[in-house]
Amino acid sequence: MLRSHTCGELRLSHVGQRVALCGWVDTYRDHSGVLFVDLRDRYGKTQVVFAPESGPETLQAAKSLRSEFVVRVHGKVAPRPEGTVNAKLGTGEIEVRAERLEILNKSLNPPFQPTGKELPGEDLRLKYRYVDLRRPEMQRTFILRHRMIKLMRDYFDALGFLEVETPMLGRSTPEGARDYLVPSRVQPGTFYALPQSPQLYKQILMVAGYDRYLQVARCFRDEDLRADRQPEFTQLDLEMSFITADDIIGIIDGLVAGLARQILGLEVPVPLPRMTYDEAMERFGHDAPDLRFGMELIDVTDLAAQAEFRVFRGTVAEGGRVRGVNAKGAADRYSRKGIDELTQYIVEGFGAKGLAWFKVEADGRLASPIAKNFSADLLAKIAARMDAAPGDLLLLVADRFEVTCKALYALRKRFGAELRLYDPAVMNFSWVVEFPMFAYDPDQHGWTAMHHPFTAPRPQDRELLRSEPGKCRAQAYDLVINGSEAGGGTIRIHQQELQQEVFGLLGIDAATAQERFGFLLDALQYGAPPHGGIALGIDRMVMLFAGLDSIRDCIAFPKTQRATDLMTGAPGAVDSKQMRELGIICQNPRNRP
RNA sequence: GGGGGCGUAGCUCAAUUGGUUAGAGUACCGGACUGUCGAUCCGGUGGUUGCGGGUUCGAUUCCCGUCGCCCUCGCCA
Repeated sequence: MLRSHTCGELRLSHVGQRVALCGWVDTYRDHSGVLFVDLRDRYGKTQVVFAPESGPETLQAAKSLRSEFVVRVHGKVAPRPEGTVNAKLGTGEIEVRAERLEILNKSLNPPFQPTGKELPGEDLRLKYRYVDLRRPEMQRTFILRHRMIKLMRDYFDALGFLEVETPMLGRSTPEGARDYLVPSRVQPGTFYALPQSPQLYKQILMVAGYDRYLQVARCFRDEDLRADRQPEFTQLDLEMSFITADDIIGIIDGLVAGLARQILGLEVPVPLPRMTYDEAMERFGHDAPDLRFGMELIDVTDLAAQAEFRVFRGTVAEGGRVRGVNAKGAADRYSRKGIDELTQYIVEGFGAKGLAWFKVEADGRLASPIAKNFSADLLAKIAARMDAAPGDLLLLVADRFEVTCKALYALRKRFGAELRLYDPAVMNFSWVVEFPMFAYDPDQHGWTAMHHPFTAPRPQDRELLRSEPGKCRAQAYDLVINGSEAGGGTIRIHQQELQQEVFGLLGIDAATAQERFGFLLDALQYGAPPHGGIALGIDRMVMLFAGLDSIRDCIAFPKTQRATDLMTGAPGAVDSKQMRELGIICQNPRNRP
């Protein structure tokens, strides 16, 4: 070892010891006769003093030090002189009097200071990721990430789970997200696909009798990126046999409570609250509601039907809904122009036809350009239904149910942030359960799986599969943290006949099913136990637990929104030789042989 | 694929209605300084205003195109 201690370790109790420290030059303060260097590693900072007693050679060498040089210092731990203690540093009561200095490596002047007060643009941070990752905030995040994953592994290990690795090179299944493809050299013209999740493998492991499976699994989906979405991400993937949905939920409750206690010091009461999908859509307009604040959606369809207002009546007559939110005390926060902006936001972003609004005046009456279309009695009823108080801003959307959900969910989310309706330090955990089995796809005139095609319906909904698939509910459950989907799982179909039936509903004929999922259908006929599981998005959970706004800040080497790596330049062109070996001809001129 | 924001010194930003030599802080370089810790003081280097085109007597500013980064809709079984 080149060092005897780390830069965050030394205390008054070490005074008098000869030590060797290694680290990066954080800052240096040259007073000509005496020179201070703050030496940094991921454990902390220690002040090293170069003085005449260090010897002329060492002092001279110290003057050549610059930002981010990597050095090794031998010296003696000394208490700091009175009045020079630095309370901001863990090591602030001592300093190391340098006796020898070795420059292990020089550094170019870094493009930005890892401990500077100004955070540079994200593209620069990504290009020089090794400098960015030196920042204490980043190091704290990755220590947190490590601890969370360790706690997860320990928790499931104690419950008897086995960690089993599944292949990265699998076969493409056109359902779901777009696959990342890997050409096969040995089988020219064929492709592997990187896993979107280990879904089928873990079900096979259940058939194989590994009744408690776990994996920290890398997953790949070739879809557009977002602040909380990366093309490759990590799931805590697990599966169990001989269990019910309640068992899975209960085990994850225990995990979440443990993480909250040990990572955040929060006591989270379990069982976590559960809400059905239908309730979530009614009350919040979304299947991952943010329960850190109220402002629930309020239905006024019955009242709207009585108004003279043609937009409302027409919508109701066509089977639509009129719903809204009450932005408490926000009447003054949003001018006419501000409301126009909100209107544009939901019209252009979510296909709403418009936004009706009322400001609640001091006498409790509703003021609005459209108020003349409502009787006083009706306005009073709307005010009462929406719990209106002077100074409130009532916003209403009249449209198809789905559109009111999207638009009002977006408005509620905006108000939550803009009006600071929640404490950023608060963490809220809940479950959304009983998702529909299927969603209707008007483009393809057929049903698509809401979760995935291996999801089991609720036993009591078995008959609905034939009669009314749209009303059939799944044994599915999503973990929601602060309005973010943190994970989801289902009880799987373990009987071949039922699986065939569901494939049939999804428009996957027997031959196609056999071609793509034959191995699973086969396996289901060789003693498949009842089973189910869940996958938690580790990156997202770390992001939420660390209070970060971007998933990129908790992934060591993330991709940009255009799915490139600014440090390595990936993806890049390849040799024509490589292409020939793979039997691939590229249409893009960047890669013509 | 659509909508929006941003792009000026190594970095973070400013620059009046389109008008003089594009500024500041910081970093960097040189000098001074024996107790600093975001050291201080003095001096200095540093610019294809992302790129290309257009309008104009004159463009960082206006217009068009393009590239990059970010947010978002679609997409994400």
